Amino acid sequence: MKTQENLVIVESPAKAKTIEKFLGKEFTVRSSFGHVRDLSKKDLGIDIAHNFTPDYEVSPDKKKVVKELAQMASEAKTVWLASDEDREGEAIAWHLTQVLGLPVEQTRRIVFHEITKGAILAAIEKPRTVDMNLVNAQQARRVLDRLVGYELSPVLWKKVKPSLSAGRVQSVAVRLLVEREREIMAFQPSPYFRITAQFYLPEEPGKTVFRAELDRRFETEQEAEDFLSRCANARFTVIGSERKPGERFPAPPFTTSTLQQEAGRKLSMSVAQTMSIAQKLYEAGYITYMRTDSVNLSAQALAASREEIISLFGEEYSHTRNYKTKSKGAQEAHEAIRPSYFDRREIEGTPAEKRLYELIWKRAVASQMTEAKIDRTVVTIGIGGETERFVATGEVVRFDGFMKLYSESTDEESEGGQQSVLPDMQAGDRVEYREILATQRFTQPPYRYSEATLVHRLEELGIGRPSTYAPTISTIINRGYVVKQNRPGMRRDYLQIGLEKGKLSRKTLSENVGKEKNKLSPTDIGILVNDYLESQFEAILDYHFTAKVEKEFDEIAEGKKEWSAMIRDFYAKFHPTVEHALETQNTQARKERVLGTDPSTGHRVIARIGRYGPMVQIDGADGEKARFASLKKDQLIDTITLEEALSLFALPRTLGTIEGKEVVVGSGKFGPYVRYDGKFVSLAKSDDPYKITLERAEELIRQKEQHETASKEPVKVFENDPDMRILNGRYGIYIAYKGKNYRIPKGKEPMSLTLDECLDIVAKSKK
DNA sequence: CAGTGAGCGAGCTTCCGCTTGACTT
Repeated sequence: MKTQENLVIVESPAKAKTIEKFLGKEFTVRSSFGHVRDLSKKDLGIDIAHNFTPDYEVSPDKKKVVKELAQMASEAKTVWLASDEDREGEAIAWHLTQVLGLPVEQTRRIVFHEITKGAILAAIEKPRTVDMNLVNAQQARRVLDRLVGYELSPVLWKKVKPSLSAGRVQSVAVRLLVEREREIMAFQPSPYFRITAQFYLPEEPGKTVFRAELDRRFETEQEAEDFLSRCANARFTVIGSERKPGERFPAPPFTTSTLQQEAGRKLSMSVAQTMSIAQKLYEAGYITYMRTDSVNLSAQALAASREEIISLFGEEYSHTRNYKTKSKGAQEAHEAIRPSYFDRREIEGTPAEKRLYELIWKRAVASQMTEAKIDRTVVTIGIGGETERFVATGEVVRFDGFMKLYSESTDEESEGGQQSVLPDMQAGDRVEYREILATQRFTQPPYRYSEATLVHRLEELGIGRPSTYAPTISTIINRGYVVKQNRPGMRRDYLQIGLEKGKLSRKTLSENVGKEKNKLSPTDIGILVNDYLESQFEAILDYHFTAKVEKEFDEIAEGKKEWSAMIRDFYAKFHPTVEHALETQNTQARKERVLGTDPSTGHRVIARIGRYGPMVQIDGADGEKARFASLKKDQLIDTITLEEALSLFALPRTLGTIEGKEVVVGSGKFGPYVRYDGKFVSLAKSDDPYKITLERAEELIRQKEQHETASKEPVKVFENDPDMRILNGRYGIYIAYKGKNYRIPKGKEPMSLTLDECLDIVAKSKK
């Protein structure tokens, strides 16, 4: 193969492919697949005694790439390092010079923020050298994170339990969830009465009914009722009618964080799902890079979107805008997430890919459209001699602008905020009510975070980066600090007092409250670890810790500070807190909550974390063993009641016997079950383990037995080797051989497999 | 992988940020 003159190295292979097309034949473009070196993994990887010298090694999964790049670099005349223009990208460039042994005179550092031909050709014209100040800022970031993570985690192994973890980002994420949960625990809903009315103008021919709300809420039922009584014969007059022209502006195009939020709200995708689908779209060339904190669009993109808008909606809908990034610590190495080609409204792909693409397309296009013009009318209505007023608001869209295409959704749906068109009214006009309602409402507890709202909050605090939002959520879930759960909610009664034709009436209605889907909440372990970390390492758990160190990283990047000096100062304060935590006796992080006494034995009932997780315990009499039961997954040590704890001991219970064998009902890891003859049968959703009868249990057992004999029947056996069987299981047809199961490779017809073929499959999968 | 909850000790766990596959019982 002929040696190329120029080797360009970028971070992403998809980017390499695109860029290669823009550059001439003299350029070969390859990718490093992100970072190629990292701190040694087996130990701390930092020589603290010698100025915190990092011990870097080529990451195991990058050995191959580095070897290939080294080969190509040695043959090239010039190597162009085109990693991203931010701290991490600069470090990647520097690590490449180190592992590839690139001399300065052979190396050019170039940067561009957008993947357009113009931007890349311009970058080639203006090469520079690697910026060591920026590299040093990255080294400081890397070393600090390693020191924090690798010193705090072992403290948890000793004080709480093995394999736990702590870090600058994940520990603060957990803290946010714990504090929110505490707010919810402490919240007491307080009732109030909201007054709404339906009015009409007796003089207006259509007698159009419109809604209005009183400018005051009442605390008690009595006050609300008294007010309605006074309304019965009151005279209602328009006091004022004001029309204000208003505007509504489109949202900026997506960043990683806003894409995750909108895909969560509009398409019910998890942040991990969103990212993996976006990755597919990126690799297919449909969208620009999906890990970005920038809302900026290239000049080329602005022009292309303008053209598309004009052709779809007309000139009056086009309004070119440039958005400014608000989020803290944004590095803006890429464009906002946008379609690569604005004239591609639809793509090929899975339904999820199509939907996500459509969302990205609409958001990006809408961001370049005219603002909507909306007239807002506010009418105030006076009530006889009362001081309170009714207020009616109406909205008329004079020009829809970007709303023709896209409107951003919100996390919390506002109550009763429905706006409508109001009839024409002048001050002095008399209005009459059709109905006035006093509805009991309750103040609402704070919302639990969803994955996406947690990401949003972290971004506000400048904690974490677009590439780590999704992994951070996986980590705190995998460590058992946090669970993602649905909650069914509860029925709650509320009162409604009505006034119609001068007559009062009242009724009790019922609503479902607190229903939640896929919301995050901390576990007992999460709460315990958080409280311990907060008590011992306040500085790291501080919400502003990241912002503070980021400021210092910036100073290093500007050459105003030496990176190892910054780390030395940090470590001088940090390390003693670790030593202190390890040395302090009796601070084994644990908590125990006394719930009360067991009425049948008079012994103490407590909730605590045991070897296998959260549990409740009824103490035994002298010399007797205590009894134990695990908490269910929606129960917390902090909130479980004595009654709930005692009911955990009601299971397992024996229902009776069938053919002399015991039938036991219990509640296990996978939900309620019946155990009979050494086998477990899951209960149906409609079965209550506390109330299930022996008859019903037997029915379930027989069903399972029948199903098993049916599916255990081998699909195929071989006379020459009885060990080899082809079976039909839960996941389809598979091969069973000497106690192990094997998948049948794609494209093979299971029924026509020969014994030799089966043995071959078994042998191949051994590797 | 549906029961467990005592204690000892060896060996292991862990961070954040940049990027894709390789895995799929």
